[in-house]
Amino acid sequence: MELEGIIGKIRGRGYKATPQRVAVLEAISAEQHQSLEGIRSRCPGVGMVTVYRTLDLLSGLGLVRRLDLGDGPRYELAEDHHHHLICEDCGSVAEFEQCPLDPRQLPEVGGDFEVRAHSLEVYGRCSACR
Amino acid sequence: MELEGIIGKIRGRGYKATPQRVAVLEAISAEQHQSLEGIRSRCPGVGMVTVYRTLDLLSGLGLVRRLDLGDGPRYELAEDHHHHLICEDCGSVAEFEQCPLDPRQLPEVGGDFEVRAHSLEVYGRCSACR
DNA sequence: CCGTAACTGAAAAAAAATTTCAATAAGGTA
DNA sequence: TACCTTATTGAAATTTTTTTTCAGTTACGG
Ligand SMILES: [Mn+2]
Ligand SMILES: [Mn+2]
Ligand SMILES: [Zn+2]
Ligand SMILES: [Zn+2]
Repeated sequence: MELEGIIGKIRGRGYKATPQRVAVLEAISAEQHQSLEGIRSRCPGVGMVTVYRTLDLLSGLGLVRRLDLGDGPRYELAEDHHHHLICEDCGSVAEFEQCPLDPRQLPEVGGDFEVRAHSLEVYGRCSACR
Repeated sequence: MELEGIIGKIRGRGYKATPQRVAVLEAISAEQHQSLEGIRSRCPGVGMVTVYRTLDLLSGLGLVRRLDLGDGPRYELAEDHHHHLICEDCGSVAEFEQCPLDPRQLPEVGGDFEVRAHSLEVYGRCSACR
């Protein structure tokens, strides 16, 4: 989704599309999986508190996803369902779309648990580090 | 693995099996997926710094695993490969052994990435919260 | 425009993690 | 067993990260 669409969703939910929020959104959309520091440095005019609050807001709206891959939180635009390849040597994060889960097994492992979502991270060494 | 085995591994790697380390280990083995606070309250005589350092040591040795499921780090004894069912309502964490990954697809999604491990978390609602 | 509720950000506070360093003690050696 | 060496501990200080407060500002519907 392009930025305009996301901004529309913010307004549609009754929140204001302030310049600070748009700036944070632009910072996030510049690169997936950024740390807070990375995002902050991309919108230097926005106060730290506002960055925190905007990340909370956008996460709550489901427009941004917070990732806990170790080494502190990272953020990404919540686009299509995908998973991550994480290099244990250099820390780089790559994405892949193909979901290697067997859809027949998922409800089965759940039992009486109602499955709503999942996240899968694959760890190893990237081609550059090999 | 029982505690004695783990303690043996600590010694085997050249580290001392101090009472503090054993106390932290006992605290962790009392319950999977505890927060730092939970672990600390189970070994009140051990200083905070030592708890942090012991968790680092045991994680580095692969005897304990740190989990980032949101809401701060949690720790578990690194037993057999398993995954987690996380209730979005009450926050409870359950385990399941059966790995629903299709083993044929995993190397494929990697491409020239060398896959070494993976982690899978399933989110939803537990039976109690339904 | 105007009014108002939502929003911002500086400052302070709280929470979480790390560093420092003098004192202690585990475990090997004789 | 007694001793020695080096790893380990923990109180205190420091740093880093996140949250709270609150007075001033602003987006935006009417
Ligand atoms: Mn991603
Ligand atoms: Mn577990
Ligand atoms: Zn790499
Ligand atoms: Zn539940």
